[in-house]
Amino acid sequence: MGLAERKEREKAELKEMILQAAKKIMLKHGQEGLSIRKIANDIEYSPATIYLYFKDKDEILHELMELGFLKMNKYMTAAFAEGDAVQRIYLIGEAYINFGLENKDWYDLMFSSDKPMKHIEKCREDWDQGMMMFDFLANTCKEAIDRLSLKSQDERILALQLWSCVHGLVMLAHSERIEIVEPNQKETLIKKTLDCMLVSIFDK
Amino acid sequence: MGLAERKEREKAELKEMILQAAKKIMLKHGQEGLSIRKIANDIEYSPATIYLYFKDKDEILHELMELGFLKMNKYMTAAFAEGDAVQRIYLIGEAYINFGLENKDWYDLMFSSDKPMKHIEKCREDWDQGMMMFDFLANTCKEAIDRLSLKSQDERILALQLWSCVHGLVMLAHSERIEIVEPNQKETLIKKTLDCMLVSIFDK
DNA sequence: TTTGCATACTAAACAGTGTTTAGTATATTT
DNA sequence: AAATATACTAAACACTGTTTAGTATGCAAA
Repeated sequence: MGLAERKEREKAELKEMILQAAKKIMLKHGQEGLSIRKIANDIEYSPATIYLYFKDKDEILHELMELGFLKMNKYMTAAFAEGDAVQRIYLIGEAYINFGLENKDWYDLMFSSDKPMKHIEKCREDWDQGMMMFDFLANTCKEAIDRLSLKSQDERILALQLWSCVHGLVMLAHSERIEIVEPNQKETLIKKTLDCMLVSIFDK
Repeated sequence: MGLAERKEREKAELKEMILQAAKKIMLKHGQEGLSIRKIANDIEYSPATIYLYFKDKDEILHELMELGFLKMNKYMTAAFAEGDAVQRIYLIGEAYINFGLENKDWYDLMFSSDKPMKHIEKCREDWDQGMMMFDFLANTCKEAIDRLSLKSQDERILALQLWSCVHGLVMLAHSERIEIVEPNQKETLIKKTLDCMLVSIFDK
């Protein structure tokens, strides 16, 4: 019965080819420049073939999004290993911002675009990996609240506060709005601002 | 010489018609659903005519963006009138978030989409109204820093910190990512988080 | 009044987009 | 060998922004 298995493997291989082509095109031409027809052209199949492997474009974007989380995890390794909760929050913040700044297209897919999320709606799946990330942050916040006996009781509110701060910073950087604060100082501004955020919460 | 004037007035009127149609369509079908052809259809002219009044679609989005700032100013009236700097920051924060939550499409145009900004690049204009808003916030921050003698010396960093916080919160709400913290609690979560943000900075 | 010209506008085309349908080869099973 | 299932695609549909070439209309000078 090796035949059915071979067929299945070949199906999986073409699916993977589509995904790899999509990734390549997105990294070269951005999320806006990614089209079904470009993918089809790249893998030398017709556009209609893509739809035998993916329901629609949103599903492709959703699978790319999941690859993005794998990439982000690599930025987080130092943070995951840190024992001290407060120090861990600092490391998470830095890693999050570094990832966001260095991987605009991945970041937008994971945290900004609503297209991969539309696929979730259609399929009633969850935003698994994002949820895991948030829970990890919230747990770290709980540790920090206990250790520093902070006024803030709710660790999920504190986690949302931290997330909003860094998300806002990354988004302003991406959309070039940060340039108006001080031109050509993006990197420095972001580092300073992140520091102020964390200090104002933990280092009073 | 009333003729030339009448002609000019008629040109301005059609330009305004285009803009009003664009606004109407954007509010009904969102920014994604706004197309040159829909505008043309609405005002009963051909799509090509639009290009006699606007360079491209980005210029239309840019002019809509400026209308958005007028709308936002209405939310800010109470904040503008407030005498106390710290209280003013609280009011600005609330107004900003209310505007953002109640006017997703306007907000995206003003603070997230890069399309109206592309027009700025092409024309070497500035992001005037956004800049004015930021300066107003920064000036208020300077007052607050002086009055509370806060550690934070740089009012523009503090302003960026505040802006990032509320911008991040609004963007997470728009992209439904906030749902994962606690489903169907969006409004409450945002209010609580905004409060924590401001308290952690000013009320230590 | 007639000619000439600028203005205002548009039909149609170009080059894209996501997606669907109907049909064709190829390979497997009966 | 015939029937069937699989894998794939050409072509179409309904859109998108934008450009080009051409057509009326109205005004001004001859």
